[in-house]
Amino acid sequence: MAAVLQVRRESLQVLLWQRAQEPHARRWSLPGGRLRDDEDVEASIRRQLAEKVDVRKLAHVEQLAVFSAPDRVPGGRIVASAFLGLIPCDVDPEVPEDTAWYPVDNLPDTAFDHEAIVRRAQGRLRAKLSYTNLGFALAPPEFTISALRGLYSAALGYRVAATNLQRVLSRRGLLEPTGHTSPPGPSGGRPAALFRFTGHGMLVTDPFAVLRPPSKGSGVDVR
Amino acid sequence: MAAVLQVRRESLQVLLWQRAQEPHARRWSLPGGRLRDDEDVEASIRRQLAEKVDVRKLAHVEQLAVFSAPDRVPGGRIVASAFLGLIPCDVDPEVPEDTAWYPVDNLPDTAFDHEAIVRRAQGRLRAKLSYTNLGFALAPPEFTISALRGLYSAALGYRVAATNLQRVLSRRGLLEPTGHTSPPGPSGGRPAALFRFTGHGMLVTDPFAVLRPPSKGSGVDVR
DNA sequence: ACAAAAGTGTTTTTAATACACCCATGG
DNA sequence: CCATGGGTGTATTAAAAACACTTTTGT
Repeated sequence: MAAVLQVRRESLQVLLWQRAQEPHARRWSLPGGRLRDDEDVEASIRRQLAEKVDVRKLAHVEQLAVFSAPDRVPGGRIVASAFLGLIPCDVDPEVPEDTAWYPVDNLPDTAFDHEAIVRRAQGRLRAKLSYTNLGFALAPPEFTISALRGLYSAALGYRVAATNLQRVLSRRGLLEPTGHTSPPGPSGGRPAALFRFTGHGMLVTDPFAVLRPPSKGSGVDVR
Repeated sequence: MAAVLQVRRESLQVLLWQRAQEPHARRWSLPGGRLRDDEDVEASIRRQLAEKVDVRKLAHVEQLAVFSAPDRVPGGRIVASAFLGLIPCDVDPEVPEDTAWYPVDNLPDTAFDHEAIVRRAQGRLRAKLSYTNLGFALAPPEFTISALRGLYSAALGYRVAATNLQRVLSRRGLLEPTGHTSPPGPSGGRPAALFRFTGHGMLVTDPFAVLRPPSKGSGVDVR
């Protein structure tokens, strides 16, 4: 079970497919499937997703939690390992007929406990945008600061100031200018500088919100 | 599979039991067992743990991650859902013969991938001590600030200043004085005031390390 | 009185948000 | 030349770390 998220048309959306069979026929569910004996859960979810989207487009995949209530699926208990997947906003992967993107804030009738899984994915993304470099997984290879602001705003659900976003990410060394610029729109304006993320692969940049270790002293000893 | 942690004698320790049978006989492993059809994974781990410790002593239990590498256990793949459990430092639960507490920084020869699970548990605890009220799960019902400092220091692995700890937790409304005091030790000193945590049950107190929503404006609208 | 531990008041540091203003381009 | 975004510089705010100093006890 994976909640694959992407910022599309200014809103955070999730990839759902419509069930054909009972139980919960015609309701929308997260892509997933059974685990094989020769793969771990992450390999499995990547294999399942390969049927829906080009998995090379997935910029980030991580575990969320196990959902295991005995009655979560009617007729025999199924344990689901839930994942979060992220796709950069510049790609529009081909998806099969029976799948569609839905805004996470306006979900259709969902199957089983899949709405809870989407909420979990959304919460995880929100949190990690604050203390990791996970923005790289939402953004295209090159972007303007205001485009990045749009991505963060959509994912976080509140307006982010472009100037502060740039400074926070720059201070952490996550952003670097490409040297290129983007031409202004039809109504004019100064051309925007293009940036890229300095690294791919998730990195925790702000591990201790508080109770940070003392700055003086070697820091190796305890107590 | 659960890493049950407790601060014992100034160090963060984990409860391990020594395997009698092959594979990995005589190596130390985390308590756990098979999931039944009528329970979810948390109910299951609590049932498994009941065989080792009085589960009423567990102040907090949470999921860590699924460990599912096909070869993690020799002879047939076993998927493990790993948990973190916390026991307040004032209780010394009875444990069976074949189990023992070990400092997480000085583990014995461990079975399977259990060392990785302990590392994960340690990391999770460290992180959550910073941005949640999880300290309540390590502390006794009443404690002095310096006792609490000892707990945080042991769990975090670096020295925490008592005065700053008190101020951080107080500002967040997590601490309240009980009105009682603790008598000083044999060498004298001012008697220490006793405190308690205001709430039990985990609470996130510092959700946005950075990129916090704008303080002005209602905060409900996007972009 | 003095040592020891607890607790308070104050300063310093850090890192974010807020805001005013300057810049570059298209019409 | 002015409207429209982009970008920079500076002030403000917030919260934690660091440290000096006072308080309360036992011996």
